Amino acid sequence: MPIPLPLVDDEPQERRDAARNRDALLVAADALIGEHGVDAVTMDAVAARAGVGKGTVFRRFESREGLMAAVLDRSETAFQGSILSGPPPVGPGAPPMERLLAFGHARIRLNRVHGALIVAAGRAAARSYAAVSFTAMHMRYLLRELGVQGDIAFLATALLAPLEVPILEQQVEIEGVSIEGLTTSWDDLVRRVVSG
Amino acid sequence: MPIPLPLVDDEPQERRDAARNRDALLVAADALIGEHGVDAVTMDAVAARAGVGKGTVFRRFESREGLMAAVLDRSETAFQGSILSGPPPVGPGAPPMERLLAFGHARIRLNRVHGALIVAAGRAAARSYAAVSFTAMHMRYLLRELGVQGDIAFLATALLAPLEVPILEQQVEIEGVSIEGLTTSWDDLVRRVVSG
DNA sequence: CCACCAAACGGACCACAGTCCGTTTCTATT
DNA sequence: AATAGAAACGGACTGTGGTCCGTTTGGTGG
Repeated sequence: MPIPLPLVDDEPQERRDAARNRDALLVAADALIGEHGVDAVTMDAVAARAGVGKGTVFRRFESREGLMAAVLDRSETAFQGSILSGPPPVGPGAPPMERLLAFGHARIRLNRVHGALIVAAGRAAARSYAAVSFTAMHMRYLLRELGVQGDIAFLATALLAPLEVPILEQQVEIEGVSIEGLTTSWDDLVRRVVSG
Repeated sequence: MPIPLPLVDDEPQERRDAARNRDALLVAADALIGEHGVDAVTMDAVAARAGVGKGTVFRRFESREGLMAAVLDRSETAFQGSILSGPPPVGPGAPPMERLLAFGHARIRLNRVHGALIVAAGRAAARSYAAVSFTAMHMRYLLRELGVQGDIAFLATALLAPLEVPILEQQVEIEGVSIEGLTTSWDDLVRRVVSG
C-alpha cells in the first residue's frame, strides 16, 4: 500500500479537463490580444474562442486582471530568465553598475512594449508570479553589491518607480520625451543615488 | 449696438440649469463618497441623489473618472494654495531644501488620505486641473533653486514617482512600512539626488 | 410678449465584468 | 466495471459604466 508521499507537490493537482481548459484559455487570450489589442478583448470573447463557458474563465483566473496577469506571466518569466542566466550586461557576469543600468534599459523597453497588458493586469500582476517583488529583489541585490548605504529597500523602489508604465506613458506620450532621452536621464538618476 | 467683446471670458458661458446641475452633482458625489466610500459610489446613485438623469452626469463630467477628478479638484486646489501662499516650510519663505522635504511629506500625507479618490480619478486628474503638472512644476522650480544640474524635468518626475498612490500603497499595505519610515527614506533619496 | 433653436435633459438601452447554481465530468475506490 | 462524490462546467442573470435620441428648457432677437 504506497503512501501518497506529499513531497514538493502539495497542490491537490489539477483535473485533466481543468488543465486543458486553462491552456485553451491562455492560447485564446493571447491570440485575441494579438489580433485586436488588449483593450478590445472581452471575457466572453476569450471564453467563446476557447470553447468554454464564461464561468470557467472566472473559475480559473478570478478576474480579467487575473487572466491578463497569467498571459503576462510568460514574458515576465522570460525577462527574469534573462536576468538570472542570460548574457551580460543584463545577465550575470558584468560589473554591478553596468548590470543596473542595463536592467533599467531593458525594463523601459519591456514596459513600453507590454504597457497595455501590464496595466490590464493591474494589481493582479503583483500577486501572481511576483514580477514586482522579483525586480525589487534584483534591484536591492545590485544596490548592495554597489555598497550603497541607507534604506536599500526604499531606494530600490524609488529607482523602479519612474520606470512604471503610467509614468513612462506620461513622459513619452504627453511630454514627448524619446526613449533614449529617458534612458540617459535614468542613468543619471542612478548615478546620483548610488554615489550619494 | 454693444459688441459682445470676447475678453478673457471666451467660454460660451454655461446655461443656468447646467450650472445648477453641475453643483448639485458635485455636492451629491461628495456626500455619497463621505457616506459610503469612493468605491461604493455609482453614477446612478449620484444622478438620483442630485435629482437629475444619468445622461446629465455624463454630459457634464464625461466619465466616472471625470466626476471623481472634479470632486478631487477642491482638495488639490487647496494643496496648491498652501504651496503658493501658505505658511512655510511648505509655503514660500523657507529655504528650498526645507520646502522640498516639507512638500514631499505633505504629498505623502495627502496621497494616503485621498488615495482611493485619486485612483478613481485616474488619468482624468492629470487632464483637469493639472495636479500633476503643478506639482511637477513646483518640483522643478525647487530643484533649480537648489542649483541641481542635469535633466531637471526627469529628476522631478523621479522624485515624485515614489510618492504616487499605488507605490505608497504597496509600501504601506504590503511591505508594512510606516509613514514616518517612508518620509525619512524619501528625505534620504532627495539628498542623494540633490547633492549627486 | 412671442417664436425660435441651440443647449441641456432624462431614462431606456447596450456592453461587459463578474456571480450563481443546476448539470456534467473526472477520478479514486471497490 | 460500477459507483459515489468532489471538482469543474456553462450560460442565464445581475450590476454598473457609458451611449443614444426624442423631449424639454432657457436665452435671444424681433
